[in-house]
Amino acid sequence: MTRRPRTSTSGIYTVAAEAGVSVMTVSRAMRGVEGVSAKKREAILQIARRLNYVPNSNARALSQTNADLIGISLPTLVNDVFADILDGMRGTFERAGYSTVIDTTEYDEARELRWVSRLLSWRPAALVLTGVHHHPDLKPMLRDAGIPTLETWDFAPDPIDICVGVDHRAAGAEVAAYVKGLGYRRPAFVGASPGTDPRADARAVGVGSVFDTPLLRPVLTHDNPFRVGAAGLRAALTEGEPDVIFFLNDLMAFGGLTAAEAAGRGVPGDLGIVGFNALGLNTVLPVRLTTVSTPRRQMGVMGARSLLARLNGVRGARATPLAVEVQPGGTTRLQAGA
Amino acid sequence: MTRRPRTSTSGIYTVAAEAGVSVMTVSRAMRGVEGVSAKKREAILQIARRLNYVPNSNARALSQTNADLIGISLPTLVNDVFADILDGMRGTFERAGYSTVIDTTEYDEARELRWVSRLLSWRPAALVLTGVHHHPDLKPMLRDAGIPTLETWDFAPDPIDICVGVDHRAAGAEVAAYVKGLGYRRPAFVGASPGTDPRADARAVGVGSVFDTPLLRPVLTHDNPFRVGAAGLRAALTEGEPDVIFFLNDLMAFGGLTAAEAAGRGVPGDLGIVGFNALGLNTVLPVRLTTVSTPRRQMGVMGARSLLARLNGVRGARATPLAVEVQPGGTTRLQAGA
DNA sequence: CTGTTAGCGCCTTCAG
DNA sequence: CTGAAGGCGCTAACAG
Repeated sequence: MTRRPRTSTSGIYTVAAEAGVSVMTVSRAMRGVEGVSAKKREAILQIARRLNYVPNSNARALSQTNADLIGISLPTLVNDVFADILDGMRGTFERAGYSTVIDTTEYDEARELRWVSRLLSWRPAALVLTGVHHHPDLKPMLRDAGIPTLETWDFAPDPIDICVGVDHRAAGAEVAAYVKGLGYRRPAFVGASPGTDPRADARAVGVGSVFDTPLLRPVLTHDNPFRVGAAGLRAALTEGEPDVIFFLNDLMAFGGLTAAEAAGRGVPGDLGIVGFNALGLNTVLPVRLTTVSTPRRQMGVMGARSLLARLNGVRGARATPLAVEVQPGGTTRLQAGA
Repeated sequence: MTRRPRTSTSGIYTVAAEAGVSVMTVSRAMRGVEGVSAKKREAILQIARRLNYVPNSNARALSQTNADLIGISLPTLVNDVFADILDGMRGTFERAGYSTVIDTTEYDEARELRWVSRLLSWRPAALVLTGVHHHPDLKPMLRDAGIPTLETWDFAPDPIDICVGVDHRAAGAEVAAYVKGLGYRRPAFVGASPGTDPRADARAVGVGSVFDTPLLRPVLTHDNPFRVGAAGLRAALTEGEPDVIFFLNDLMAFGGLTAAEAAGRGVPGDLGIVGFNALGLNTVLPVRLTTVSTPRRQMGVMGARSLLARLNGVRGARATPLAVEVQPGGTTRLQAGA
C-alpha cells in the first residue's frame, strides 16, 4: 500500500542500478569519500552526470541529523555596511563547504526570533546574528538547540557564544573626543529614532559622554538615509543650537550637509558635520566628510573564521573587539578655534 | 543494530508519548490541519512548547519530496535596486508560507549556475533569477528539474518560464530620445565594463540607437559606484568630446557630477548628466539629476504574485513588461538650445 | 476524529 | 574495496 515504490526517480538507486553497483558505492563516490576504486568512481560520476542526478540534501541532512548550513541574520540589506560584512563572511563559509541562508530583521527583535525559530527547523550547523541585543526568548532557544552562534557588528564582553565586533559606545566617544578637541561644544546626534537601533543608541551615549552640554537627539521618521540626514539636521537646528552634528553614517551626513548649505550654515565654521563608516560616497565628495572607518570586511572574515574554528572544536577567545579609526575631513575645523 | 534507537530526542514521538496520542495526531496538530479536536490540539501544542519541540524541516521536505522554499538569485546586494526588488518579493512569498533563500552571482553566469545546482538539491518549490541572460547549461537544468522559474529586472518575450521586468534597451532609447530633444548630440555611456552586466549593455545599445554620433563607452575598473562615475566621466572626456553622459545609475551619475565640477565643465550647459533608477540620493541634491524611475518594488510584488499563481496552477501571461518614466532634472538643459 | 504502516533518499554501521 | 540492512523524523495513504 501507500506511495509509489522506489521508481526511476529514486536518485541514488537509479545511478546504482545503471552502474551495476550498490547504493553505498554510489554514495561514497558522490561524496568523494575513500573506499571506492578510482575506476568505479569515474564510471559512477559519469553515469550520474548523464542521468542528471541531483542529490537530495534533505535526505542527507536528515540522515546526518544536521545540515551544512549557516544562517545569517542582518538588520537590513539596504546598507553597504551589512553588505560588506556579509561579503567577507559568505566567501569564508562557502570555501569551508557551508551554504548560507540570509534573512533581514528590519531592526525587529520579534522578527529575528521568529526567523531563528524557523531556521532551526532546518537543523543548521551554526548561526550568525547582528548585534548583541535580542529578544529575551532567543538565548534560551539557542541554548536548547546547542547551536554555535556568532554575534557581529556590535561588541559585548559576554556574548551568547562568540562575538566579533566594534564597541559602538567607545567609537562614539572616540570621535566625540576628537571633535571636542577641535573646539566644538554643543553636540547633536542624527540617525535612527532612539530605541530602534541599539548601535545608534550606543554611539549616541558614547558621544554624549564626552561633552558637557547634553546631547540633542531629534526623533526621525524618514527611511531614506539621505533624507533622514537632511530632515534630521533641520530638526536639530530647530530644536536647539548645536555646533556639531554626529550622523549615524556618511549617507545621512551627506544629506545633512546639503541641508546645511541650503540653510545657509557655514560648514565647518558655524557647524561641524561628522559621518560614520567611511563609505564609498566620501571618496568623490569635493569636501571629504569627517568620519570613522570601520573594519567591516575584516569583521566578516574574522567572525566567520572564529565560527568555523568553533565548529571544529577549537576554543578561542569568546569576544574579540575590533578598533575603529577617526578620519578627519573638511566638514569639521582643522584645529581648535580655526 | 546500527544507530541509537528512537530516543527522547526524537521529536514528534516524544510529544506524542507525552500527550498520550499517536504521532499523526501530533503531526496534524502542529500543522494546523483539520482532523484534531480543538481540545487535543491545544494540549498537544502546549506540550510541544514545554518540550521545546522544533519540527525537522528536512524530514518534512523529504517525505513531501519538495520544500516550501523559494530560491532568489541576485547579482549583488550592494545596490539599492536589488534590495528594493527583494523587499517587494520576500514579503509576498512569506505571506504565502514560503521561505526564501538568497544568493548573489556577482554578475558571474558560472557562479549562478553552480548556485542553482546546489539549491536544487534542497528541492525548492520555485526559483527567481535576475535577468534573462544565463549560462547555457542553466535552462536544460531547470527544465529537467521542472521547477517554476521567474526572471526579473530584465525583460525578454521568451523567458525560461515566466518573466516580469523592464526592457532596458527600450528604456535607454527612451531617455536618449528625451535628451536628444534637448539638443544634445554626442553621447557617452558610463557604468559596468561592456560584457559584465547585460542590462548595462542593453541600455547602452538603446541609447546609441537614438543618436547619430556613435556612443562613447569607456572601459572601467573601480567597484565603488561613486568612483566609477567620477573616473568614467574623466575617461569619457579624455577619450572623446561627449556633450551628454548617461550613467548606469544615480550614484555613478553623482560621482560623475562631482568630477565634472572639479574639471570645470558646466553642467548642464557644456555637459549633460543623466542617471538611472531615481534613487534616494536624488531627493537631497540641490540640483536634481535627470534620471529614469523604475518600478522596482512593484516588480518584486508582481513577479512574486505571478510565480505564486503559477505554483497554484494558474496560467497567466508568460512575459510582463513594466514601464519606466523619464524624470527631468537640472543636470540636462530644460529645452533645446537653452 | 484518531491510529497504523510504510516509505521519502541518504548514510552509518557492520560484515564480508 | 564493496555490499546489506536499518534508521534519520515526518507525513500520505488507509483503515477504524
